[in-house]
Amino acid sequence: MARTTRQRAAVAAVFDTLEGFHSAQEVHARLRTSGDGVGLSTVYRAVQALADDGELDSIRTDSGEALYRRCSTQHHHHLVCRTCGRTVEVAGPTVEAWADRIAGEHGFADISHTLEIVGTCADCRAAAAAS
Amino acid sequence: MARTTRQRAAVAAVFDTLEGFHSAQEVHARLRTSGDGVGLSTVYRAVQALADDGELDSIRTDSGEALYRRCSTQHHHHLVCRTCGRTVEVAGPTVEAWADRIAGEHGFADISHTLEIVGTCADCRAAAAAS
DNA sequence: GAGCGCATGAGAACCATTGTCAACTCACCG
DNA sequence: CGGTGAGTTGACAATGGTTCTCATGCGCTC
Repeated sequence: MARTTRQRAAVAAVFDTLEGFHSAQEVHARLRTSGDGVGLSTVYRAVQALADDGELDSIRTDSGEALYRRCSTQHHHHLVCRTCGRTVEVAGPTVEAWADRIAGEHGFADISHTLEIVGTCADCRAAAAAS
Repeated sequence: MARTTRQRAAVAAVFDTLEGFHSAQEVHARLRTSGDGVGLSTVYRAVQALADDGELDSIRTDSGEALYRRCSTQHHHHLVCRTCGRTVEVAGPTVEAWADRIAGEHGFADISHTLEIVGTCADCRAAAAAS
């Protein structure tokens, strides 16, 4: 199993050249545009296979879309403004350590986690106050 | 806007009697069973309106389903086994404090956050090792 | 009580994702 | 190097949660 085919390599290559999170749909569109035709089903399968192998991390958007990113990129979390959508990336060594500890206490291993903080940024609070 | 109708009250009532996270579909089924017929569209609208008003928190399942819960219930996070799906609820005062601090540093207020820890539980590791 | 609008709900539309299945292709064997 | 078979592919259909549409209904205000 896990044969190395042109399509699978193409999908993996996309994540090598791209930073951050990307959807399966986006990968598919990107491959189509770049001339490497890869079927949509295949992109989904490849992406899931990569995620199973631990080469990709996955999260879900608020709209229910699945996003993937190369695992090795340094870990960070998102601080999102609920009004204007502005996003700040924050590192959280405290949280990493806490998650590992909690997971260990419950007998869990091979931990990964996702954390999103949602709030209202200073600008939007000012704008709201002015109205 | 935000009129007080029977349907909206019914949806809100469901979350008063239920602990934890529940999907819109589940709320709809529950209302249907209990005799209060409320349209699916209306459940979605009510749930979103409640979320907008800050009365409900929402997260997404791995399968893309949206889950909601009453905000006031004590805050906790989920530790999920990626193999068998077993879920442990964990409290995280450390994380709460950290999130508040980080958000404050970036000028964000009215913070809420979601945190999911995914790993492999002891049982599933043992099962995997046996195979 | 009358009238204005927002709210409702049945069904259709939407869209990301998953399933299907015949054709294909890679890896290995001889 | 050609054959062989099992894993892969991809066009298309199906699924399922969510959103949209629009005619009808009901809460509110006057």
